[in-house]
This record gives sequence, C-alpha cells and structure tokens, in this order.
Amino acid sequence: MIVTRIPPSPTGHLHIGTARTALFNYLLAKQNGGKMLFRSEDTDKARSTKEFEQEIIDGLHWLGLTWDNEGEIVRQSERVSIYKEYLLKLIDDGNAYISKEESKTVLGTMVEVIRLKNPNKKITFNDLVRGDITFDTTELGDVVIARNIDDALYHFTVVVDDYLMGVTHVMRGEDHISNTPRQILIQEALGIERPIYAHLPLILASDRSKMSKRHGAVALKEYREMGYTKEAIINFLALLGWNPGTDRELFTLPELIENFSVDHIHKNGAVFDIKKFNWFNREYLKKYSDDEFIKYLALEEVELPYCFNPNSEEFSRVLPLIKERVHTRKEAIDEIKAGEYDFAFITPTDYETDLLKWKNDDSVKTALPRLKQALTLLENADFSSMENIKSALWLYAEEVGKGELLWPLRVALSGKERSPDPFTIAFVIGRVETLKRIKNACDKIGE
RNA sequence: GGCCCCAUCGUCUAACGGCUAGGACAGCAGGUUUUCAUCCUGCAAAUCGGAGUUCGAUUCUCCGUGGGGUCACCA
Repeated sequence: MIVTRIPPSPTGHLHIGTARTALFNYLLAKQNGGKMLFRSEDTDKARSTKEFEQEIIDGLHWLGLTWDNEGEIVRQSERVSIYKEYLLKLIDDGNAYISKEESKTVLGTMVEVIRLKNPNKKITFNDLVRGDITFDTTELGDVVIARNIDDALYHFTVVVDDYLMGVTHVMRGEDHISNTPRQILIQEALGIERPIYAHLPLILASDRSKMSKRHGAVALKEYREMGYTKEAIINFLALLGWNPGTDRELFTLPELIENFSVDHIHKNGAVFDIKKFNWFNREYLKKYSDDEFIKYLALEEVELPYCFNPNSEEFSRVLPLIKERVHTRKEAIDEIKAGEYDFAFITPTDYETDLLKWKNDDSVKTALPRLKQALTLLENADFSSMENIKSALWLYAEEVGKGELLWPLRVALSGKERSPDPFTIAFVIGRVETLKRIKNACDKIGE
C-alpha cells in the first residue's frame, strides 16, 4: 500500500507551495487506495509555534485535504526519546560519533554535536519524475545529525519518522533534491529501506525565482482572505506542474483523484500566474447560487457605503451583476466600497448635466424629448422583468437611434459614465425610482 | 563558485521520431443592444543555439548557452 506524508514545519504560515505538495501527496495516496500521513516537524524549537501548526492544519482542512492519522498529531518535538534510541544505535555501530567542537550558533562555547560517518560514496536514487539522479556524497563531509543526543536535526528525524510511520513515497518540492543523498546516507547507516522519491517542480514567481514573501502573497491565508475559493485554489494548484494529458482544465478534488497520474508531472518550474488564478476563481464563482454568493461575500464583515443596504429588495437584484463582474471577493468589496453599485440604492443627482449628452449630439438639449418619450413609455410598462422593460423601449430606441436614447437614459439612471445598461438598472430600482430619475434628468437639462 | 535539476507562444501546458506544433489564461481586433462588464468570433504569439543519430527530429545523444535549486549546529 502506498503511504505518503505531508510534514510541514510550523515555523510560518501555510505556504502555497506546501498546500500544493499536500495536494499531490493526497492525490497520489487516494488514487491508489493508500494513506496520507501528517507530521509536524517542529524540531526547531526557537521558530516553531503551536499557532502556526494549527493554522497549517486548519488551512489544509479548509482545502478539503485530510489525512489518515487525524486526531493524534505526530510532533517531532515529542519524539526525542525515539530519535535518541536511533542516535545511540548509530553511535554504537560506529556509524556516527560525538564531535567536540566550537558552537556555530553560540560563538566561543564548546558543544558536542553528533556527526554521521560519511562513507564518501556515490549515491544514485531513482526519482519518479526525473529518473536517476547521482550525487557524490564526499562533498557533504560528516553531516551533523544532532545538536546533541536529545536534539536530533531535520535530516535525521525525517528519515527515522518516515521509516517508523511506514512511508513508502516521499513526494516533496524540488528544493529537497540535494537533501536526498544525505538522507539516504542516514538510511543506509541505520540499515533501513529507502522510500520512493518524487520531486515536484517549484512554484515560481513571475521573475522565475522561488516564490517568496518579497514577491507578494505566499501564504494560503492571504489568498483565502482575498476571496479565492478552495475549489479554485485546488484546481489552479493541481495544474501547476501537472496536466491531465488532455485539454481539460476544470477539476474538482474528487475528479483530480480520478485523473491524477505521476507521469504527467512536469519537470520544469511553474510560474504562479495570478491572471489565470483569477480566471479559475471566476469559473467557480459562476457556479455559486445567489445564496452561496451572499454567504461568500460576507458583507456583514465589511464597512459599506452608507446607502448600500444588503437587506433590501434592490440588493437581491444587483447581486447577479456583482457576481458577473468580479473575480474575487476582494474585487467585489473594493467595487462596492468605491460606490460602483450605489445606483441601486440612491438617486444620483450630482452628475454633470453634460454627461447626458450623446456623443453624436451637438447639445444636451437634444436628449430632452427622447427622455420625455421614455418617460411616457415607461409609465405604464411592465416592470416585472428586465426583458419587459426593454421591450417597452426597444421600438422607440431603434426609431430614434439606440445610442441617442440609451446613453442619456443610462446616465439618467446611474449618474455615471460607466454602468450596467439602462434596462438592468431600471429593473433593479423599480418603476417609481426609474421615473423619478428620468424626471430629474429632464429638469437638469431644462434649467 | 562546487554540486544537482530544468529548457515548446508573455504564462500554464499538449504533441511519449512522422498531419499547417494543439488548447487555456493574458493581449489585440471585430461583433452582440449605447458606456463598463459579460458573451461570441477572429488575430497575433513558441520548439534557446550548434553538432550528431535517423528517410525524418519539439521528441534520442553530446557540447554550448540560459534559468532555477542547493551548499546550516533551519526545515
């Protein structure tokens, strides 16, 4: 049975790259009826925190990624006696030794670190995505595997834990390739079996270097806060370094389990393209019902323009407009705050009269009779749907010229240079308000 | 710099020796009901270079170039 693992180090926020590594390990395990295990690599006591650990677990769970050892968190900080046992064994066997030397961290003090006796040999391992990789371990020297007998270091704990937890497949970022030979050295010294390795291509920033804080957002949390949905994140991440072998791009998590395959993992690093990410997010937003979208927007957490009323009739009618226009929640909130949708709630009055002038007209006065005609047509029109409002005006619009009527009408209703079309706005605000705004516009021109 | 990995449109990628190198995102142009958005249609856009192997190379080999990763008593 395939056993994979996701061993984050709780020394920072859940990195987007860690999320992808978790996803791929999850996919590999689930596809083969295997297991994925979680382990908290908190051997760095100075930098590890329980808060980060919790955030990482929550983030992974939010994405829908679960593991098969849920409930009992395996923490390396709680396994010192286990490591000690194996460290002792190594020393007893003569494969490691205690070395008295000057501390590298606290200068001037002497410490007793434990070093692995390096056999100075060539190591070749097979990588599932890259094939055979060979290193000469001579250049590694005698690797330090523990600060002291009670304080084992990463390379050692990883090897011991993967062995003890029955991990069969180690799938991780490409940045670990050069760590692999020293870990194999430790395995060989311990006399334990070598797992199967697979190194994933890195997620790159737009300058093609490893994605890091200086490039902007790297924490899953940040993308979550901007309103990227878990479906979009999973889908986008899956396609960064992997492809289904077909033109298909939209996949849910269960569909990924079905279609995933290690031999379609790419070797090259993949640039994290926010534009494509936005596209994915919109694709999933489109699938939301109005209720789901309202929940998603969570407007109760936001300070809205004073006129903006999310409990109103008008709001339920602008909602589809918002959904149609934005890629993320952040975009939606920004637009709402900028007053893009205020036309639904408040009568526009402070716009320039000249804005009502259609580009082909010489004077704004020309628009007056058209607006008046629209007024009479709308007085008895059926406002129950956008289509009906449109048909009430359409014949006249074609007769007098579409832009000639529709432009001043739209401005009268929105007060803006850019907005949804006049039929949509009329439907959103209703008959009374529509007539009122057109009259206002007529008055403006009349003055 | 040593070691290791990698190399197809701007970006994500398809084509596992053989159609005009395909798709998607982004871009641009046009259209659908006036503006913004949506939607539709179209356009532009790539095999890093050089040698080989082969009837034939994006694909295989070598060299070069370029990019990246890693060189901790971090993980």
